[in-house]
Amino acid sequence: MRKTTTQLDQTDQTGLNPAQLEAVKAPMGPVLVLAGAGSGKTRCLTIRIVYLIHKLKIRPEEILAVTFTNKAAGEMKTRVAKLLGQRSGLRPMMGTFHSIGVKILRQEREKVGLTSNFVIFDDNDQESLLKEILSKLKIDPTKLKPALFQRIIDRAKNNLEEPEDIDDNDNYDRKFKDTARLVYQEYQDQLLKHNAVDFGDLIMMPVKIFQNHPETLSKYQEQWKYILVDEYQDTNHAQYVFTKLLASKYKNLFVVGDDAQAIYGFRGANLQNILDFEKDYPKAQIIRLEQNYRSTSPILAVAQKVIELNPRQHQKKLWTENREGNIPTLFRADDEMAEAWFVAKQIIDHQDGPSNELQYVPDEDTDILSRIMRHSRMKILPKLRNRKGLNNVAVLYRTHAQSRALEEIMIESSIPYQIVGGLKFYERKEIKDVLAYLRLLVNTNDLISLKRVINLPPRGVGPKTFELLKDALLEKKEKKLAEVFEARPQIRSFFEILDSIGNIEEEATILDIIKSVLKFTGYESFLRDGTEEGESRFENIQELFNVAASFSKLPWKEGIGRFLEEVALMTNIDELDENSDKVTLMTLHQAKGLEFDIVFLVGLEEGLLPHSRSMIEANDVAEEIRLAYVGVTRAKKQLYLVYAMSRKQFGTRNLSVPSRILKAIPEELYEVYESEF
DNA sequence: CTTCCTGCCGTTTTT
DNA sequence: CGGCAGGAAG
Repeated sequence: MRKTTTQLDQTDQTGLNPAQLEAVKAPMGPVLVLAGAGSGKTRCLTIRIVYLIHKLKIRPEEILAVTFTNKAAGEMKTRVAKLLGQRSGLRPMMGTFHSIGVKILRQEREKVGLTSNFVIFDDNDQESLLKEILSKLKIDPTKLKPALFQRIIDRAKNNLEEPEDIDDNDNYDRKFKDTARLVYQEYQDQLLKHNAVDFGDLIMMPVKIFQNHPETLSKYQEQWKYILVDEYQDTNHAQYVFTKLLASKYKNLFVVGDDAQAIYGFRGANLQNILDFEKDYPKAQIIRLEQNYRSTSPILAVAQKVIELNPRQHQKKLWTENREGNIPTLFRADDEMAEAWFVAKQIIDHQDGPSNELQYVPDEDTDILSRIMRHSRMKILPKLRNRKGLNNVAVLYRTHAQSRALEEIMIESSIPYQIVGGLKFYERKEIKDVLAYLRLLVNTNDLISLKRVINLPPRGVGPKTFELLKDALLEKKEKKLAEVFEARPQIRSFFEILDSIGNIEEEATILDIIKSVLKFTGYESFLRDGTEEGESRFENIQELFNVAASFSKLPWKEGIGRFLEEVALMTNIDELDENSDKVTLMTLHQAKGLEFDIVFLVGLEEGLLPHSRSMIEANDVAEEIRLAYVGVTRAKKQLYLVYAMSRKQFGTRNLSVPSRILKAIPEELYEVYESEF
C-alpha cells in the first residue's frame, strides 16, 4: 500500500499545478474539464485513471476511457500501465467510440441480427453497395449521386434521426425525401444480408441495443461505472447519447475538452454537447485549465488573435510562464513551389546552419508572370546533412492536395519526411484485394468483396455473369448456382479453392492462410507480371504480413477477424511514427492533440483556409478559424506562417488573396521574412 | 470478356 | 494535372 501512495505522489509532483490536481482529484459525479490548448488535459485524464485505481481503490475493469484515435488510446494505455507499475490483472477499457462499439456489437450481435464474423464496411464498400442499390431502384446515379446518399446515411446515423432532412443540395425536392428513406432502408437491409456494418452503425447500433434492452444497458452500466471522455467537443449526437446512457446510472462521468478546438462539425460533431454539459448534469463540476505548458508567449499571442476572430464561446484566456521565445515568422511566397522551397530552406538552415549556397539571384524584371515562372530556377537546393531531430518539425496544411509540392521539394533537398494520410497504405489496390479475399474467407455473405476478387485474376466473370452468380447466391438456389458453374467452370474452382483454404486446420496461422490465398487463387502470379510495378505491389503485400504477424498467435479464423477489425478502424494518424527522424507533413485535422518544436502553417489564403467550401455558412467559417487556432497552438518554440500569391489547382494557376486569419494578426506579433526569391 | 483509350470531373476536413 | 468511369475494339 505504501508503495502505491508513493507512486501517486510522484505522479503529482511531475509538474501538476493546483488546477490540474483539482481536476485529477475531483469528487465523483459529473465533471467537465474545460481546458485550453497545451494545458495537459489528456495527461490529467490519464492520471485520473491512475488516481481512481490507486487512491480510490476502484477496480480497473470498471473504468472506460474514450479517446479520439486509437493512437491516443495506445499512448494512454502505455502511460497508465507505466504509472500502475507491475500490477498484474485487468486494465481499464480504453479506445475510441468506434472500437468500443465493435466490442459491444460482438457481444450483443444477435440483438441486431448479425452473426459472428460480421465485417466492417468502409466508405468504398459503402459506395459500391449504394451504387448497386441505386441501379436496382432505378435511380439515376448521375443526378442523385451515391456520395449524396452516403452523406444522408452518415448524418442520419450520427444524429440518430430518420434519413430525411438533408437540404444542402440543389437536387433537393419533395420526391427526394422519400427516395432518401427508401435508399436508406434498402441499404440497411443489404448490409444485414452481407453480415456487415458501417462506421455509423458501430455507434448507432449499441445505442439502439441500449434503448431497446434495458437489461443489457444495465449490464454495461454495471461493467463501466466510471467513464472518461477525451476531446468531448468533438462528440456527435450518437456518441453523446451513447455516453449519456452508460453514465446515467452512476453519473461518474469525467469529460475533457476545448470548445475552441472543435473542428469536426462536418462529421456531425455537436459543439452544443460541451456547451450544454452544465444543463445536462446540473450538479456538474466545471474546472478550467488555462495555463499553457506547450508554447512560448509570442506563439500564444498569435493564437489568441486568431481565436478572437470568432465570437466568444466559453470564456477562456490562455497564459504561459514561457515568456521567452522567438517571434513567429511570416513569409509571402510567389507560388506553392516557392512556399515549399521556403519550408525546406528553413529546415536546412535550422539543421545545418545558414548557407550561402542558397542565394537566389533575382531577375531585373518584376512583372508577376516572371515571378511566377521563377520556381523553375529555384531548384538549386543543397542536400540536408544533419538529419537528427527532424521529428520535431511539422508542416501543416488544410487539404491533402497541398502535400504534393512540399513532397517534391523535400525529395529534392534530401529531407526525410513522412506524409500522414492521403494515399493510405490500406487504400492501395493490391492491399484491398488481399483484404477482400480474407473478408470473403471469414464471411461468405460479403458479396462486395466477392465482386472485387472473383475476377482477380481474370476468370471470365464480367458484370453479367456476376449478376447471375449473385442472384443464385442470394436466393440460395442450388439449381441456379449449378447452372452458373456449368457455364463458368472457373467459378466452381474458385469456390473450391476458397473452401479448401477455409478447411485448413485451426492451428494454422493467419500468415499461412494469406500465403495460401496468394498462391492457390493465382493472385500472386497475376500480380507479379514481370513488370517493376507488379513487383513493387507485391512488396506492399509483404508489408501487410508484418501487420498480420501480430495476430499469428490466435487460431487463424479469429486472427483474421481481429486483423480485419484493426485494419478497418485504423486511421492515418495511427501510422504516424514519432520516433523516426522525419519531418511530418499532415492536414490540420490530423495534427490535433500533437505538438512539435517547429511548425509551418502553409497555404494561409482565402479559399484554402478558410476553405472556399466553408464560406457558404458563417458557422462553417468559425470552424476554419478554430482549425487555424489548432494549427498555431501545435508549435512549441517556432511558428512559421506562410502563404502563396498564386497557386496551381486543377492544372491552372490562380492568384490568391491572403487569409483573413493573417489580417487578424497585428503586424507587431510577427516578423516578415524578407528574401529575394 | 478484356484491354485500351478518351474525355470528363474534381479537392475540404475523417472515426 | 491526374484518376477513373464508360465506351469501342479485339
